[in-house]
Amino acid sequence: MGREAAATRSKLRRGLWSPEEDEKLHNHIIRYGVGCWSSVPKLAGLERCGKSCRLRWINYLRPDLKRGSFSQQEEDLIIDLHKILGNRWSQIALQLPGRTDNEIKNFWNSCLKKKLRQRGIDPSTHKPLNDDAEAPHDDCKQLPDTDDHSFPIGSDPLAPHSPAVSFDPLSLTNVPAMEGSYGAAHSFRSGMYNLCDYSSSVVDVVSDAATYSAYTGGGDSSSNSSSTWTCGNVVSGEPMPHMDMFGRDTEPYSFDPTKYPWHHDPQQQHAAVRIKDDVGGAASFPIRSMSRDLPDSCFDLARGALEDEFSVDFL
DNA sequence: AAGTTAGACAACCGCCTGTGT
DNA sequence: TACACAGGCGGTTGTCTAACT
Repeated sequence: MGREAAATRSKLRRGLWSPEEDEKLHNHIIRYGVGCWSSVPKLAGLERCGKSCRLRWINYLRPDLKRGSFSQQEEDLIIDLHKILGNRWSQIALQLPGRTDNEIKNFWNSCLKKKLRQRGIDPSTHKPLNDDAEAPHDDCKQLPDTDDHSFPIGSDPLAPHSPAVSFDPLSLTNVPAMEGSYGAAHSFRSGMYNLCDYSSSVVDVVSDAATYSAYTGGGDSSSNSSSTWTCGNVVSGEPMPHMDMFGRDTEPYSFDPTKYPWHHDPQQQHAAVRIKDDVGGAASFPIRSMSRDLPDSCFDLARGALEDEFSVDFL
């Protein structure tokens, strides 16, 4: 049994997160950044294990999350990437801005598998269903029969005008910086479309021995999840005074639930929030969680709040 | 209206790897 | 080298809702 698992057997809370817990975690990370996850629960005043906090941040609270339903482009890209990478969800997620590995994995298991079967394609092998003579059925853990696992980005249907450069999906450092059709200049990701940049060009953090350094980018396999962009003194527990997550001077950040529509009702479930739609109208949606029931436009609120807060343009 | 089922999503579990001592 | 620890990952389970009977 793992340590964290053992910990969860004790008094630590489990199950769904409450809005209050979200607020605590959110405020803590905005103030101090992500350092040592195992210390986050204590510092944030949460009765959760560090792993649980990490997952919650990665899959739910991160400001760069896209949420909403998958577009046709994203769907096609996932299928193409799965054909190449198999069930390497974290690698696949690197190529989809604002999407988490968990989200993609769930989408694949609940939806895309079925769609492929309906098209007569084996989701494990990406071959026709009746063409299974020699196909392994290890649910796509195999890689192409080649020594180098490269594929041309130029062949990517989502980057039709990109130069055909070689990209090694198994390498975390071979990351060509490109502005593909999926590019997002200020998106918080790194990957083959130059989607994330926590690097020094974005983060300007005071560096000293007791302060976590800025994320240097490039080599973190979890760059979509828990990159250590920080702006606080986690060791002492003191926030860097008047410094936001981008290292710029600002007033101390506080969690404002009104900027996060999924927090409008403390009961969270069965709540409804009135949101603007894409054409300036408004509609009410029941809220169960941030990701359920809400169209992309809903998340523009949170995103917009962050843009206001940090003067960053999300695309 | 109540019970059942299926789908979607959130969260947990256990294993693996990297790092520091 | 061995060990402990933290973090990452993929698989799996749990929970909730909507649709259906």
